[in-house]
Amino acid sequence: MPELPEVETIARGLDKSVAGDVIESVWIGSKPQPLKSSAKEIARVLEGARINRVKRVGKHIVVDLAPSGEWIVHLGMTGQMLVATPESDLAKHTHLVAKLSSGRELRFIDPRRFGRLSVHKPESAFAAQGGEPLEVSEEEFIKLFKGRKTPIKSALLNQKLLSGVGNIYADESLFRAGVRPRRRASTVTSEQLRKLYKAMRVVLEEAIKAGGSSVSDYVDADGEEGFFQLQHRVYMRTGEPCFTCKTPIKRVVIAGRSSHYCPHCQK
DNA sequence: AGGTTGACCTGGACGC
DNA sequence: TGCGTCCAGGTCAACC
Repeated sequence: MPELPEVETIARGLDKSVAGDVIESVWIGSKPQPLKSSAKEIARVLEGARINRVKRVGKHIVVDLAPSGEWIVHLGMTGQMLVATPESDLAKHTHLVAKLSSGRELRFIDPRRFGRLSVHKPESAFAAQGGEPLEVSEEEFIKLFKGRKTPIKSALLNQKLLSGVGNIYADESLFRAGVRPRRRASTVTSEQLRKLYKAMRVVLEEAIKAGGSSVSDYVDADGEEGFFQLQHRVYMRTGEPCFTCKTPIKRVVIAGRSSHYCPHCQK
């Protein structure tokens, strides 16, 4: 599922291949749409616009348009943004196709329809979002969890605190920091939080290097899979031996999300 | 007000 | 084979 490293990989790929291109026309599917803005509004903003740049904010892909405007894509769980040739088959669950002046197409595909598309004025979209996990300082990071009764895992997933960490990278960061996911955030010592801060940065950076984790439907803008799933130490390894101590990995549900941890290595 | 839960979705895995 | 059931999880509304 697309979290920060996957979205970063896709945004970089899109920026490389479509920056400078112009959207000539837009087709939007007729089924109940994963849209936040109306189809009309999206088409109005996209058609005729030049793509300045594609970047990532939290788990969102932001397409900077000229003369003005932003097209924001959230991939949900199963969303894909693909650059394709017009003759390649249209995948089932394709919700939007943008024809580019270079002759290629930018396609948004999302089987589960948890994704969301919207258009905004420049720089207006992300007021309520938390900080970027790879940009906040250690002090800011530690402050986020002060006095919170919620499990540390839930706090990591809260996009208003930090935007970009999802279920995979929360579990992997907590394992590397040696902290159990159910620990209340306020009871995690500052020493452990410092460890968690470093672990989160290492995990996210390694995952970006590996092109993300391909579980479920994730592929990058060119349709290529990532490799970080091969480096997961706890995520989806329920019952398998911990790589460090051989204790079977446990799965528990926290805030409705499955959470994986080693009962021996994580306290 | 902060924390928690369920609904939204489809496809794939599994049991009988 | 086919049917039913469960599970995956990001986000948001509704609830406590």
